[in-house]
Amino acid sequence: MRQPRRGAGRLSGRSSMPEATVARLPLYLRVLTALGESGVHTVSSDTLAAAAGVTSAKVRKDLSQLGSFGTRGVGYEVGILLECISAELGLTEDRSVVLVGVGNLGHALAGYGGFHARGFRIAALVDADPSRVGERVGEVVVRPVDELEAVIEDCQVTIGVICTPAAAAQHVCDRLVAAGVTSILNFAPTVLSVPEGVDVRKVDLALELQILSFHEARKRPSPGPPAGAVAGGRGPGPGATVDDEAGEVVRMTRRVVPPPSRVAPDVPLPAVAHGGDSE
Amino acid sequence: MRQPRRGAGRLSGRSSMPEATVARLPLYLRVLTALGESGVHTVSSDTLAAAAGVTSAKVRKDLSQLGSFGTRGVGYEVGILLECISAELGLTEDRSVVLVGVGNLGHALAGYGGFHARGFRIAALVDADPSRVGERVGEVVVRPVDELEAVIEDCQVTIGVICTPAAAAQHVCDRLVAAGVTSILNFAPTVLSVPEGVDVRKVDLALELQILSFHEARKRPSPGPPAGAVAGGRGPGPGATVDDEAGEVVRMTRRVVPPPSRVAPDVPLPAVAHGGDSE
DNA sequence: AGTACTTCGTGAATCCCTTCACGAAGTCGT
DNA sequence: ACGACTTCGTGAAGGGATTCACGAAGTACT
Repeated sequence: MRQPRRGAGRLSGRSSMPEATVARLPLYLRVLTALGESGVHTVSSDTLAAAAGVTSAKVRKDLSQLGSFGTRGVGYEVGILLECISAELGLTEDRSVVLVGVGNLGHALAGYGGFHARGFRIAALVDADPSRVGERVGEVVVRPVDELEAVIEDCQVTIGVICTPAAAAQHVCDRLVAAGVTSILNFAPTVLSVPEGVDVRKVDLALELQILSFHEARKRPSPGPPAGAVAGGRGPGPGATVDDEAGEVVRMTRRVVPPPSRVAPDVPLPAVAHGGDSE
Repeated sequence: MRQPRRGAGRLSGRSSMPEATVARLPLYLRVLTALGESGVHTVSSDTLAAAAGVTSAKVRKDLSQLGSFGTRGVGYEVGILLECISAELGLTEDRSVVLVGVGNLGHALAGYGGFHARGFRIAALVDADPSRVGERVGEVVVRPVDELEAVIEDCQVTIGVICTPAAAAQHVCDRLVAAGVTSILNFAPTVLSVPEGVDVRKVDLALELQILSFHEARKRPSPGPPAGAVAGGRGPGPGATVDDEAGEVVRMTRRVVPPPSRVAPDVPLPAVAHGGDSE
């Protein structure tokens, strides 16, 4: 970028911004905020990278996407970066959010200070369960789901957070979209269908744990029985049918393995190609 | 493919399994479980793809990684796939998990049935706050953090979930790792440093919302204040007032961050789904 | 001024993942 | 049995993102 230096040249990457970069900007924002509060005014890509857990090359490329400008030989000014990133992420204007489903997770989210601190205002909490309506969580009162559309209209809500059971998620999603919401954060363990133009991000807790499980399995190659068992010939265990329990249970030929008894300190672990050092 | 055919031999992709594929396996698992419960015995890659919100090509490539075997002209047998995927993810043996920090989010997670249903056993809930110790959440009782190491040892815990405030996360992480945990799911909004061989996945709620905010900003090009003052109004974070940096402060506090001696993680975000339901 | 050193910005190479396209292998209907 | 049809498996092409490497541009110090 050949910006003539500091004059706050167009700070929007406008046209294209790599999705991967977008995903890291909030991270930088958090780190920079902390640095700023510590009284730091300047930071190098190396330092920032270390604090954010990424490589310095990534940091530089990401920041260059912002049409950003550091000072060679010195680094970046924390204050300026904060402004640029905030602007790029659209955090300079408050955004109203509506949260549907105030169960355990919904409560946790509603009480999570991180949202408000970053310019997200919870316009309303909504729940279908009458017994939960009226309850006060934080500074907001739970409202009946009937008012969903009205709230979205009144507060100019464009982001919806779904914390309902999986079964209700799609229906809620449809209502949100119909009412004008164009971005959805889905915590329900189900895939949502939305019309084009609507963004959906999902957070699946069990899914994350399963990914970890995969890597665990790679580290400690099942000490138990040999593999021949599973998927032996074509004839799968006739009883392979899942015995359910509550909507979604996978438990099948579960075999509990005897205590691996390995607590050995060694185990160099083959540095799993996965995370290596920075991925 | 490297392997010639592999109808039933070792079903583990063994050597290499694309990280992207690993991230989708739990998704397929969920969909397949639902299908199985509906009495479906066979699915085509098209059907499975539609249900999982991905493309059929992806499904086929992913499943072929398992050394899997569908029947051409027919599809895959649900039961067999369930077995294969479960085995691949290491879900055929129970895994013990310890959850540290039983605040709002911790409560939500502890009560989340999805874990237990998939073979994850919460060996213990731990909290530093004495007032929370003894409380019963679900079937588990909150124990003092002092017992962390003992629990990990006794229950062969290899996965830890951190739901503490950001400030305590690194310390907890260190203790977990020292005690033998090799996989960590971090909900605290901070970057954890871990030694090589330990996997960390992070889930940052505010971060997800900020990514959505970015896309929102692209959809509705800031109707508010013109480009004049970049981020005048609300600052990015608390106390991050950047304006007061009256020009001197030449103190080059370059070395801001403490010894970044260890490796830092950077896991890919949880899956995303933009726009159309099926990409 | 000049030399040494730091750090940004960025093309180029590389790696990983996705998408495409098509042959192979099986089923179904007559 | 045989042809039409379906669907898997998989090279190969295409895109993105990460990493590498190095020139450019600034500071620090003598």
